[in-house]
Amino acid sequence: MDLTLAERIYFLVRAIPRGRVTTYGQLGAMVSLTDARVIGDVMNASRADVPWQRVINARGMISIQGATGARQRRLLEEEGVEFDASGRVDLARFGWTPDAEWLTAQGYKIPPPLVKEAEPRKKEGEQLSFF
DNA sequence: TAAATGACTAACA
DNA sequence: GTGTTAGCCATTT
Repeated sequence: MDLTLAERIYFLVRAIPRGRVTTYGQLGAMVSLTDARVIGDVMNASRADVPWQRVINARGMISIQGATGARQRRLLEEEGVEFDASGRVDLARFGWTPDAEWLTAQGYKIPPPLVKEAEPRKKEGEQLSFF
């Protein structure tokens, strides 16, 4: 087939705006993959015309070890993405998900929320404060 | 064909 | 907060 899995993933990655990031799991969900690791494989083989640096893991951290990981962080910082003291990106601020309508029109699936909503407190008496 | 490998993730301990 | 386990699947040996 001409439209390989990698091609479809590259298409999505190229759609990520400058200064924004998404996760392996997000991309995986969009192409109906249950294993985000495959996305990593594809990124590893990606070319220079793919903004692979905008793909990070679900914790907002860079998964790559060594020099390549350092390069990824530098590239992102040049785009305006901020890292905290522990080297994490706030996905609530920089995380990006394509427009749902656009996704379906392109034949992709709509992924679950990028940022997990606050888990309900286990204790009944505990209540979330609004401020 | 079978086994190993990974730029992952969620669930536990 | 950190470390370990199991599941996952395309690709490569």
